[in-house]
Amino acid sequence: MTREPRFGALAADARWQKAWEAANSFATTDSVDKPKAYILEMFPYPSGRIHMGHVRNYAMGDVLARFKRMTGHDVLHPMGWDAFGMPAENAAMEKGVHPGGWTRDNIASMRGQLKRLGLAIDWSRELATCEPDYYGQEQSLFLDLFAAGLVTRKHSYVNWDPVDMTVLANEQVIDGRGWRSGALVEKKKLSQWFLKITDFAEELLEGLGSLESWPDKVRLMQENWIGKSQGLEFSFKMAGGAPGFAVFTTRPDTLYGASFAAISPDHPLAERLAKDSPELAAFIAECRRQGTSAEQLETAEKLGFDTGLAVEHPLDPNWHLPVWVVNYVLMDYGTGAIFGCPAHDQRDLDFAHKYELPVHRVIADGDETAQHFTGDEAYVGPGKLVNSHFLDGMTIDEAKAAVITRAEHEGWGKGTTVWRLRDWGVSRQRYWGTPIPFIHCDACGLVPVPKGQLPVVLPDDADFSVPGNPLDRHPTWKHVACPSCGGDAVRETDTLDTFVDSSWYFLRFASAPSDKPFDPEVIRRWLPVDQYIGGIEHAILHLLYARFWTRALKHMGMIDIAEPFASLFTQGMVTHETYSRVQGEGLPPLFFTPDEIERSADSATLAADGAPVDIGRVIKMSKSKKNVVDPDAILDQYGADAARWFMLSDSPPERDLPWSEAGIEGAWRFVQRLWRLFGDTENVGDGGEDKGLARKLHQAIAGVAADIEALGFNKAVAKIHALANDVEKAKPSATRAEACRTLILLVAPMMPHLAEEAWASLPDSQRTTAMIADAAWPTADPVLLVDDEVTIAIQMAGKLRDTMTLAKGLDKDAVEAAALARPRIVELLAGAAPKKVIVVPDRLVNIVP
RNA sequence: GCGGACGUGGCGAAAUCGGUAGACGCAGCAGACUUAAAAUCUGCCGGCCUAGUGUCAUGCGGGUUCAAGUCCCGCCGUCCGCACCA
Repeated sequence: MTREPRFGALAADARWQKAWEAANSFATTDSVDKPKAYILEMFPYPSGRIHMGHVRNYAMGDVLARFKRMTGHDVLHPMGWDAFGMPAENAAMEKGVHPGGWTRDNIASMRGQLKRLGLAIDWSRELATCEPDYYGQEQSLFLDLFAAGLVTRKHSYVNWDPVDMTVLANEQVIDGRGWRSGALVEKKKLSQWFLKITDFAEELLEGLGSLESWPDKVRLMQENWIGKSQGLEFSFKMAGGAPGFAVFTTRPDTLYGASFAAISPDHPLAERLAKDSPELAAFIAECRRQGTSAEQLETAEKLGFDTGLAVEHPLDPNWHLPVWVVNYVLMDYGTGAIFGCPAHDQRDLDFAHKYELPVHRVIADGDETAQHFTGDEAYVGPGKLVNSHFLDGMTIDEAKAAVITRAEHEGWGKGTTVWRLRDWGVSRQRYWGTPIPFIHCDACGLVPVPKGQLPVVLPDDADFSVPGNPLDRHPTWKHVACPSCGGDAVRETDTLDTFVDSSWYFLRFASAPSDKPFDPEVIRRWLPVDQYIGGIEHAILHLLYARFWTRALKHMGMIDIAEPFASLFTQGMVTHETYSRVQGEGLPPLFFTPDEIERSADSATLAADGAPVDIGRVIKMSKSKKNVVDPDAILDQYGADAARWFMLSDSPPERDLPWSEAGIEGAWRFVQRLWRLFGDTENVGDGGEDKGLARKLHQAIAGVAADIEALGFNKAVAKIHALANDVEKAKPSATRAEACRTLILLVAPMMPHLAEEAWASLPDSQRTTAMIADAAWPTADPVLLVDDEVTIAIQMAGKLRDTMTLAKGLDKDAVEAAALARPRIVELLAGAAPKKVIVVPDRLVNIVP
């Protein structure tokens, strides 16, 4: 093959992508003598086009997958599509297309884009969650969960959009209005399907401790989300002794500081009382209208309604506390009721001040023991109990224990754990999702669809012309015979939350039999995922749901592992500066795309009119700010390797990566520089060795490998750059030619097309395999990893004064003597004997004069 | 409010265990090659001064240590998560 002076990236990309496909290079080998490596990046939603975030995510996973192949692993590196969800239905409503057609078209074009990146993916395992062979197996698993008692139906309040006639997730409610319709969202009580994730709260919390290769940040976020609180649950009796209601507190020690009892506006007692009290009903309605956004809560006033009822204090039946309905008590945490202790809880104090309720101090830190607590700030610090009868003098912890013991002994309460985590509501009143496989029969009640009748397939002929759930108003789909009695019955028309689809796809990638969700034997070989890579935005929901699902399957005996992802990496976003111009008073600024701009070193102008634009902050690429760079255009111009290289360069992978035109050009120049260097693989000069270069080469082999293993791609890139600099500067020698050849292997995980092209131009005698995709990572010679000479710093009083080069491994006395003999040191000491000399072998000498 | 992370040149960063701060890249400057441009190559590239193997410098102020970007305490700033969670 004649060698082109410049690397033709586009032709090479296409050539090698075809060659890998023809050779089926990235299929798993299922060879038992190789260690397995399951490398997975979070699968994409098929929105239509890939964006730079995808390029970065998949470039990272790909480097790891290719590196693992080179180091002798059997690698599973699959790709699929998180294909159900609202955007497809919105497209159907807006453009009149079918969600399925829209989604499958998007998958086809995004698959083409991803293939252009040259990813080492086993495409034979591709799956899309919107296909019946996937969601049918999901329905089967859902029935298994139901049989195991992990699925329930509950009435619960949901955000209801009265215009679109659908339930909205909390994130879809903006300032109390539906994000699409703009209609005021109502709280509506609906019967919904739930997965009992709370059954696993303790396990999911405990399990975080075993996830040593997860970022601490993610573990902490999950820990807070699960939110374990320990305390006392007890029942108030109504004054007079009638049964009252239960409350939960984490501060049973402050019970003698109580001055009222409070229940949530959604509490059954409040609802019952409201039937006879229009004023209370109006108050409750007002509370439900209250917004839940951060700013609204910040400024929201504590509001209450005095029911006129009273309860007995559990430690003193003659002490009666008024019962209020208050807006800051949530029905879905604890028992939906509290006792108010104003002196030691800020919210209760605000409330007590507003409604002039007593404020008793029961915790004192020092002399402040007066019963009447003053000031606007509740005391929540440490201290001893005061004004609290049998608790006086105890620490907070002692008093908590004492109250719980007494409550349990006297039978009016018990120590309890309460979780912030709620059961997972999975019902969606939507078409484009997995149908929930149940049938409602008037005679038999709720009947699971028999597994033999799965999958319950979505009808193709749904109508999207009006809002609401197309499944519910479909003329025939929901009408079926009851599997139990054969009578007329209707299908469940809710579909599953798409987070269910992504809770087990990593199992299906490993094993996808047609007659069951997966084969446990195959799962045993491949799971857990060795390295999972994705965005931090999934830190809680997706990653918690997938952990729950995995534990549920283990609980049911279907798999052996408890945790799906052994190691997790959350990569940063791809960002870009923004370009805008003020349009005038009260108008939002006008944004421009990067291709409309001419950018110089310190300013930017609009190409169309040559006038300057404002350069804004470097932020996440988003359509609204128009700071998006299209991967296709970059691939057309620079090829896959330059794009991949840039994605891996400079910024640590967990941090945001600022995209810049100059940056991608720098990557492109380096691709060409390597190409020229790879033309020197036969140039041995006089055939001699270059000991210094050999050291640098072998240190790079080991260093780059360690960096890739640790996902420090920016550091691996820097080491390759440094080696390339050294090789370029070195005189031709056998070592230099070897270094050029080895460099091809070192860049192969990151720039696979360039590497293949260079590999192909080597003579057969210099290649171990036909394609570099099958080649092994070079071996670093341990002898060459250590230098035989070291540069030792000489400090005086901690300041660098001199350096010297000595043989490695000299003992302390020799190093000290050498340092003290240096002319500069002799001069600086001026004859005085040093007070102290510290020697760190092979590193430095610090002389204290 | 609670919890967490981060703060190093013009920019992205490195410094893995407390041991020579700024590797590597981007931008910039000077030069070579060229009719010219591109490409390529060489050198410089934190501040200050008396120009030295001088001095100051890792957000600010303290501390520990022979030695601190790294450890401790207190501030300031930025970003992220959660949030009337009893």
